[in-house]
Amino acid sequence: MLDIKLIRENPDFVRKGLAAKKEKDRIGEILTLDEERRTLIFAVEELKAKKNQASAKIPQMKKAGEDASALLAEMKGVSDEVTSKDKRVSEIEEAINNILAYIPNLPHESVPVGMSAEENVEVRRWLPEGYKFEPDFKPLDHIQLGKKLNILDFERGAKVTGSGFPIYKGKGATLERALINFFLDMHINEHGYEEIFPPFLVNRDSMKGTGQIPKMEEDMYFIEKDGLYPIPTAEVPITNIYRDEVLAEKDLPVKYAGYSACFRREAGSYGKDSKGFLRVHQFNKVEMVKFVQPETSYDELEKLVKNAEDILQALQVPYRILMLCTGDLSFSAAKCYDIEVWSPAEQKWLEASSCSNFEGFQARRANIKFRKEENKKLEYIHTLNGSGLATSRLMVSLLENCQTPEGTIGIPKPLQKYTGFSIIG
RNA sequence: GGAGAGUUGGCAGAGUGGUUGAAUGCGGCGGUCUUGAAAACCGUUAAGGAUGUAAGUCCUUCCGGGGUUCGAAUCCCUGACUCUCCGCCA
Repeated sequence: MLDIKLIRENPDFVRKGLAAKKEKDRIGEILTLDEERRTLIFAVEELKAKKNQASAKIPQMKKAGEDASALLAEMKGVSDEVTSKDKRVSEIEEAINNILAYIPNLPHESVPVGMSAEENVEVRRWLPEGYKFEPDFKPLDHIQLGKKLNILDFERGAKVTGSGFPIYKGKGATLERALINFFLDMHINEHGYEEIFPPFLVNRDSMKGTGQIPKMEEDMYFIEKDGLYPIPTAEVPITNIYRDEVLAEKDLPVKYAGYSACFRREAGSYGKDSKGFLRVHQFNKVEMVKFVQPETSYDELEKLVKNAEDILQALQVPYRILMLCTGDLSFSAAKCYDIEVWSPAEQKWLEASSCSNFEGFQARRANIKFRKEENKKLEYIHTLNGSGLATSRLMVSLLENCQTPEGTIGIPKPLQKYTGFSIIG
């Protein structure tokens, strides 16, 4: 949610930011409604003041034995007017909020302006020593490997549930579990995060708080009977931990890391990169979430990306970091880095992590504040989050990169104590 | 699933129709005292909104929504959540 005051006072600045995000301009509409709202509030508050004065006077008159019936009758009329004007005010406010709820965050000034993913900027890349993008032998892709080694079963997953619900089997299941534990241990023991195991279903307020709803509603699963949403990422429950709360500045930054299964309908994206793990409806992810002071949020974003990179380096997985351009930024993000891992079989980069600074956008939606030490005032907090990491696409890269010419998989050293084996096949 | 109790300020807790934004205690902040600290004492202590350069003035808010009334923390309806007992259950 953007700050209505910012829109009121700096409409052109807001327009410019939204245009860079390819957003249609509804600022004029908001300004008109906002003007109407304030006029109305001025009138209704005058009436309410009158009413309050009468409410104080009536018992006095009664005590003094005077006749208050004329005043009573007058107030009846005032009351009715207040009711109808109040109703109109809340209608206008609802209209404003309805528009505001669909308006995305403004991009940070450091974000390159661009129309689409084509214009994202590669910031850096990291490759294991002596890494070759084209291996000496013809690599099998992750689906072939999964089948050959009997560790992944996409077909039966589709039978049991539907397409995009993979089954991990035997050492594949163990590897998946090992990855999750490895990620969590690293964030907790080395990066200073506190572990959270969140609920996998959340209510509507939580989905609104982090910005998935209303705009991305179509991409969310929904359990109608209970009004609950299976989470698309642990970002939702973890960020909403502090919804409608005030944190103490001395406790910041608050850093949480948590595993969750993630559920996404991926509506409208059928047929696009949909084979195997490339696009699934359920996957596993460890998410890092931070609550920080506004002044520090961009430093914290850089650290967040490094925390994710540490994992890939430990696993010797080739990756690159992209700074998303304005046109590719997600709804709530002010700035975002994607981390993409290399798939030798696909011969392309696959998104495995997304690290974003939301500034106060989610905090305003979710009403998360902190109290400044300095002047004891309340201020909206800045929230950030990043995958560290999602296993599915990483699994593609990992299996393909760790395969031997014989078609077996060598488990990276740091993972072995989690898997209990060093080779699959 | 059945029956009952509850939800008030940072916390604890009073308050059942009339200047109650709300007693009291604790905590927080400022001060007096003290070499310093503690204790004691005094004062202070919400958020959001409208308006204004500002000081200020006004409005709203006692879990959410609706209603009764000139007037609601207080009465009625409804929803959410919490707790207790019973049933079921990994």
